[in-house]
Amino acid sequence: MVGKMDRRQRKTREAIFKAFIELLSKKHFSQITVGEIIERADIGRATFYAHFETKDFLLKELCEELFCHVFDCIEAGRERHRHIFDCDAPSSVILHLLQHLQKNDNHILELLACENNELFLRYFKEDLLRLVERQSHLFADKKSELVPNEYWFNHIVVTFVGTVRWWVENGIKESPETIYQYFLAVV
Amino acid sequence: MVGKMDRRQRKTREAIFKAFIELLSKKHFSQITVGEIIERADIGRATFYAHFETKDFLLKELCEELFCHVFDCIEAGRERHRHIFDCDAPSSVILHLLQHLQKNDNHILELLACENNELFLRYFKEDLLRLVERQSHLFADKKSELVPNEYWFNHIVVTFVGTVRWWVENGIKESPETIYQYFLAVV
DNA sequence: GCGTTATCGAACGCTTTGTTCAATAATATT
DNA sequence: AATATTATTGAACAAAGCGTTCGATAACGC
Repeated sequence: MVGKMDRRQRKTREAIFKAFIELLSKKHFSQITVGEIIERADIGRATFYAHFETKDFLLKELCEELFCHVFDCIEAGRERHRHIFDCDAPSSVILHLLQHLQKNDNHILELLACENNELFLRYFKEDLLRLVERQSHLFADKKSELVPNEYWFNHIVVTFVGTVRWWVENGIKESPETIYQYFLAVV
Repeated sequence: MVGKMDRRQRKTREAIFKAFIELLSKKHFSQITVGEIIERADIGRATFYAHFETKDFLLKELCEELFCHVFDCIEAGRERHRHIFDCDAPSSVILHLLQHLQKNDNHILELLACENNELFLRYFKEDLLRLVERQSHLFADKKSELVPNEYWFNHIVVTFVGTVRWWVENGIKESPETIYQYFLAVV
């Protein structure tokens, strides 16, 4: 879809995203104005509204772009690795995800770091929950039989997000492997 | 502090809180206007700003009022019960809290239920984290030695909040005792 | 009853929003 | 290379919300 776009459209779209991400790493979503975005992106006001209906839709589309990319990588990676490494342990997914996050390709960590996280987390959790449900066999456990399935999935996701958030808020001092150990220890 | 207030002040303050809670159960915090609040509370515009500097401070004070009350009850309850029941198990705190929530004295559940929860949860987690830290001996566990203390506390809090949220979002069908069992099973 | 204090309500300036439109520039098509 | 299409621009616009001001009025505590 993006590939079929006019070059101008792609340029402005990326300029908007870039400006938006920079602003998000500085202040909370709710106090970013469209005026600031277009000034930093150096585009006209009408152009912004030609791309995004509102600021909320901008956030939504940004999340979709970022998270979809990461999760697609993860799943594609699993496909690729399946025949090379033994990746059927949960580590394949979780550790992989942590490593992706640490590389911070798409500034996701920056975004989770500050006060903005609330809105991101909602979208992030949605994708993660889908992932966990799809890979549910990896998270089977003796515990998981004591509680309903949906509660169990929710708990995995909540724990992971809580872990990442803790990691980020403490300055990402630990390695992904260490964090993964913590995650395993409590799950 | 509240007791020393002019009767008029108390009346308007409560009217504002009431109107605000009603609105919060209908729409997201960010799209509630001061105009709506004062219209529903049936007070003058200047009066609102005589009480609260901004809408954000209103939320903050509301949270303080609600959560402080609940957490104070819990801790006071612990004091009271200590000599009657054996309340040194974590159940005293967690189960108690769940029961408090289910009674929904102060509409906390309503508020956690809808889309508004993000902001509430931040304040809620702060109080809960304090509680867990103060009662840390109740949550000692073999697991807790494998991970740093701060991570462990964070995990308890995150799990609890995640549990409550799941409970609420699924319609509060289970009893506090059942939810407490789930919580124990995963922690 | 008297001094104090909260509320009222209307008005104000200011910021932000989202839209419109004609002019202009970049792109795709043939 | 010429043409048709489409995106961007910049200015202007109404509408809505914010937070403040102030004199008048009413309720309050003592």
